[in-house]
Amino acid sequence: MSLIYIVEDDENIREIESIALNNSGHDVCSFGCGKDFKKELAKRRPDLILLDIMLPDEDGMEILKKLRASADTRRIPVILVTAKSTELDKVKGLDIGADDYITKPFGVMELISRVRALIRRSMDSGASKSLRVGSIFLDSDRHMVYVDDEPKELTFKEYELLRCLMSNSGVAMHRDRIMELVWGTDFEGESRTLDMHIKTLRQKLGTAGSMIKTVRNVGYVLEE
Amino acid sequence: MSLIYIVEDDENIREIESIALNNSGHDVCSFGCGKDFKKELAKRRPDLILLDIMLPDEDGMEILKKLRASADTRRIPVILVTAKSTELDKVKGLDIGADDYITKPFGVMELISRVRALIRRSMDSGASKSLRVGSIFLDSDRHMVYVDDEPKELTFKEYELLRCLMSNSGVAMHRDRIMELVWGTDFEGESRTLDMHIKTLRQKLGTAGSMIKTVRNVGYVLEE
DNA sequence: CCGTCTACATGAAATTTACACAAAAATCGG
DNA sequence: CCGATTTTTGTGTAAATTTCATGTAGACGG
Repeated sequence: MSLIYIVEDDENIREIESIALNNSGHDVCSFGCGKDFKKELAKRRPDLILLDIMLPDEDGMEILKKLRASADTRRIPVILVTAKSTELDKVKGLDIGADDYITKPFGVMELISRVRALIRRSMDSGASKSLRVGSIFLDSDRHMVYVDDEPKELTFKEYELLRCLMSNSGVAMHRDRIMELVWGTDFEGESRTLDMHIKTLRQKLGTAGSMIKTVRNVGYVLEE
Repeated sequence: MSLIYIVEDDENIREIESIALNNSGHDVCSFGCGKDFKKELAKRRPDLILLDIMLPDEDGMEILKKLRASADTRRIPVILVTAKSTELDKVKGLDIGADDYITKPFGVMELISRVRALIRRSMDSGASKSLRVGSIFLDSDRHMVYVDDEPKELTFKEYELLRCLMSNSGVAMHRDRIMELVWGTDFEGESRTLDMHIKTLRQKLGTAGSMIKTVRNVGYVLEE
């Protein structure tokens, strides 16, 4: 089913949360500090994060802020867990981008239902990892791309590049931004690599290739 | 925070919605009919629209269709509100381009959370710093300019120049200042470059081109 | 076969050049 | 002082020219 990461320093609470969520049909992975959590996050991204604010090594708010700052973790639903129940903290947490908020002590049923509600919400708000723009259809599960139901063989980078363009369809993406998203943050100097892949993409997509437009001095857009 | 427009003919529901959203930290502006709404929309564009389907003067679906047809309102998130709860209507609403759908009677908490989710989603999908001056609309995301919803093909410098003028509309910008902002600090001697681009801009903008006025011995202004 | 690089071609965009034009400012005859 | 005329100065426009981002082909390493 869905994977949930718990970040909570109190061992007892951690256990209660783990068991409760496990029983309601989720995979759970719990961490006692921010460091372990981050290490695991780099390997595998969960469907939801239950985040305690008070942690031994790092403030929960800080972790949340970082999660929201990075493109690949921005969309993961986060429930903040805290002992503080003042309205101020609630506002602050939601401002940073928590999706929900629960205060200790909390009932197990409340926890479960909030988790379930949030997962459901995030599922139908954009769980379809498949993308469609015009006649181009990208199936994340099968790692396949179709143009008018005709499968197209794309290499890894081509696929990643296309996905980058499709998930930002209509938006003029800056070259640097594309490089950052598809190749990784570190990239220096000039290179025709991106153009290269754009070219092959256009070719392989056939008629739909013309949907990739170059915006001079900026980068590329995908639009119908 | 964010501005929400409500279009709803039932006074009681309107009030409930207004208060609920106001309490959750939004600016709210509500309208009893489509006409008033449109008038206000021309002046100021909201961050989200809560749109009832059944209205005295115009069908909500029609309004939505028009919103999606116009470049500068296309990206405003819309939640459809309706008493009809049949699956058919739901599909129809989402087909036209509603971002979410809520059926009466609804819980206040549900409303608030849907609004919040949608606003956040639209926020991080692109903080569109779009500009509008008179009939000219500049969409930063798409790197596109529209005059009365008609797209205009501008080159990079033309675009930058127009943006410079638009973001200082009504202010007479000194030639040197424009050069500095659009071309960069280093620029020496006389040159017809700026005039050049002003000319092509005026041409390409068509009727709206006359909004760019020259201020002798100073520079240029953009004003309605 | 895939991804990246080098090197070069190409063409759109930016700039320069050259000149026409318009609006002030200066000049001048009355 | 006044109005007309010339001069000066700043801006508009077209065409020529240069620049530079992108397109493309082929080579090289994994």
